[in-house]
Amino acid sequence: MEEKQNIQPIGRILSHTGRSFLQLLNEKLNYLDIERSYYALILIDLGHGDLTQKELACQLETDKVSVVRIVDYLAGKGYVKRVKSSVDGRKYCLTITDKAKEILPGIRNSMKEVTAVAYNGLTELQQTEFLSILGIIKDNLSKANNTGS
Amino acid sequence: MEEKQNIQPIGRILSHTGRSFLQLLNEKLNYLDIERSYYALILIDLGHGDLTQKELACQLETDKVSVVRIVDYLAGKGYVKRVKSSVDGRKYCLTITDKAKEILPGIRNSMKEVTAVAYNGLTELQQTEFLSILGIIKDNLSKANNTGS
DNA sequence: TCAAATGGTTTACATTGTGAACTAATAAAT
DNA sequence: ATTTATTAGTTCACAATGTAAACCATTTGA
Repeated sequence: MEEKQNIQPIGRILSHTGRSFLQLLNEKLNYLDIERSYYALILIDLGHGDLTQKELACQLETDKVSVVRIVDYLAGKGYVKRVKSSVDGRKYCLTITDKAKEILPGIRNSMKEVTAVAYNGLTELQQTEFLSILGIIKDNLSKANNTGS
Repeated sequence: MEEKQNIQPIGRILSHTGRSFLQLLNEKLNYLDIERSYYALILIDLGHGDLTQKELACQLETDKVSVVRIVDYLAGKGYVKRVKSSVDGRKYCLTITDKAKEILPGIRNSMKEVTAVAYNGLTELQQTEFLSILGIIKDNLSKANNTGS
């Protein structure tokens, strides 16, 4: 009886694991009045008031429509402000509010915690090796997706 | 000038890479008249006509509502049939149609190809090491999610 | 025999990805 | 200088997906 070997598609595992990560992060941060776009907030903070939505889209590897939604969401909750650029009237520079400054340490901290949970039982070497390979796989796939001729 | 280190949240990378994988698979298989649920089809095939929707949900690590949608989709395209179990009238045993048998080799083949693309430049050892660590991380996170006290 | 549990379906809602059409502002071309 | 093309951002629309609740039919078990 020939038994077919089950090819576990790595795409599913990656997506599923990533979602688990974000879910756990969400649980840790459920004391906040936002329940997503944490990383966007961090990137805006790192932009020091000079980050445009276009650049944010690039850093988040997403499209501009999603960024509009994210910024609308964060701005609606009072964590981000759109400031019209004085240099280029089309651009908005994203800035963090004081309210956001208060919660950012907690967000960074929870991210570290969840990362620690994920890496539980792994050596430093394994962690860096894993990240390195993951980066290679990511590049391989995104290259293949763009060269989709 | 204190420069904050950017914590790349691994959850995002995992999700994004997983999505890239599935997108590429989709491109390879765009000659088919289905554009998702390939892995479900493989699992149903491996079930040899004995797989219920409940079990499929378990194997796909998803909920029963999603499985209803998946089976509706595959059945609507003529790849899967629901056969009422003679033993338990509540259950449906999922079976593959002849049409599905024709396309399964192509699906398995494309999965192998995309996996090869993803692993490009990595040694066998790196690949197995990666999968092993990914499994550990996945377990760590799902354990933490269930024990969400 | 009646209550509880199970497999599956349906409905509903929010999030997310994607594409197209659009406005306003800037850059480029003649 | 005036027209044309790009660019940044917004809006609309649609499909896929996750999640939760209510529901039916069947089976289990007290």
